[in-house]
Amino acid sequence: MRQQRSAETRVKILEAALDLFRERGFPESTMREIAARSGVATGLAYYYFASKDAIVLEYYQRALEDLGPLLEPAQQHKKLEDRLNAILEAKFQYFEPNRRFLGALMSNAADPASPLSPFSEPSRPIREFDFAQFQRALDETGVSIPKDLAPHMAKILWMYQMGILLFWIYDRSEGQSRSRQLVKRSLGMVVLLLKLSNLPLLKPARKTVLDLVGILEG
Amino acid sequence: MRQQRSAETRVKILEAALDLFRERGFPESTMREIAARSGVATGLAYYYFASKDAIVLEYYQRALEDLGPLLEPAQQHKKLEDRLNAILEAKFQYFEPNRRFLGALMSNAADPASPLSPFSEPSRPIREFDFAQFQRALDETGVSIPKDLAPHMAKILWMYQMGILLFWIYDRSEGQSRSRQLVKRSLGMVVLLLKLSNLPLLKPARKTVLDLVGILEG
DNA sequence: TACTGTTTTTGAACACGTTCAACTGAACAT
DNA sequence: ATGTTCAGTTGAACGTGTTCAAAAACAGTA
Repeated sequence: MRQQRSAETRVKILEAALDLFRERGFPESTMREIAARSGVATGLAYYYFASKDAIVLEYYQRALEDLGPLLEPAQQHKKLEDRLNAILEAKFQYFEPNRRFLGALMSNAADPASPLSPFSEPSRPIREFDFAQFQRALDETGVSIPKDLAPHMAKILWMYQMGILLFWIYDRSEGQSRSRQLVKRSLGMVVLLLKLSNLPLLKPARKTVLDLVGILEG
Repeated sequence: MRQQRSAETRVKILEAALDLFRERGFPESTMREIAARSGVATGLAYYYFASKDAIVLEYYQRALEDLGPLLEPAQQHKKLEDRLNAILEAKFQYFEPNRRFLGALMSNAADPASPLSPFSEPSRPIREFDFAQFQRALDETGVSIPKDLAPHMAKILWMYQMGILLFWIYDRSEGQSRSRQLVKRSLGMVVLLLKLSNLPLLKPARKTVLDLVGILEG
């Protein structure tokens, strides 16, 4: 009974926060307002969430879980390009109502020491959950990938996705049409490169890319 | 005389700030401390600088100006690859003492609406000042660039540089050796691609890249 | 010198994210 | 029933970046 009530309070705060973020934007929403709208004291928000940022992080985590089933139709396409396109489109649509405040997740995106960064240790579970979608797309479409590249390919696609999402978040064009164009133009290239990478002639190039990935990961 | 004193106060505050940033780091330094160390009241720092961030931005601006002459030796190399390498190396060395707090400039790097972002309107002069170095390197090394690509090439190299600097800023390896490795491995590839781009066979690929650049710029 | 207008300087005040010592009350033990 | 415990909850307080009305210093003019 105790846990029940506690869990309810938690989501009450979470949802009040997300409502406010959607209405006013992330920086414009204060913790005091969030608490007030949830009918609790300011401090209680901090009992349930480590920080204001952590609320967004938790939203993002839950969102990815929700997204699992929603991506099922996307994962039915036979061609890798179509799958990736469908995955990206599904994410665009799912996140659209909250696009504005998702930028909060990118505030310190580049700093791997910041807990909010997609590359940080705390967000590892979320990240790996997301990897799995791309791994599955690669496995099930049966594209042939050189042995040396194979273990890193899902990660590379994930990075590509993060770049696209980053652009999408700050995309001011009507209906984020520019992001769609970006996907249209770049996705073909990514898949083409992946196919070309099988050519024996390109082994040295592959080696270079692998070295780069190695350095970037540390 | 009035202006003289005023200008002196300004640099007094700027230097006290930079000292503190170097000693304690950017987030750990408070505006009150900066003012105290400069021997002025808290509010005065805001008379001269719009915000705490703006102090870093001003430092970066002045730094790029200082850097002009320092890049002269780098701009003597005959081969493009050597020049770019020397330019990057010079920046590494120049910024090294302040590497830690330059991350403040990247806090909202991705958001073009944030004044601090390298892509923002307020930082346009700084950015274009920086472009010029790359344009010069391209011009003076006489690499042949396809007509359609030529107007964008300096910008593309600048973006490459920003990526490298971003990595360098957060590079925790001893003496930022990993950043050096990254340059070593990636620079050759960049220059190779630039040379390959002249092949008539690759005209469609070039078209795609140009489309991408167009979309990214808006 | 005294008056006027402008630039510089002050420090208190504001709103924010966050912390914390104290309080409440339901669950359980005696 | 009474006492004990502790997750849940409170709101004042802290330190921060930033703003602002007022004071002070200055330059020019009479």
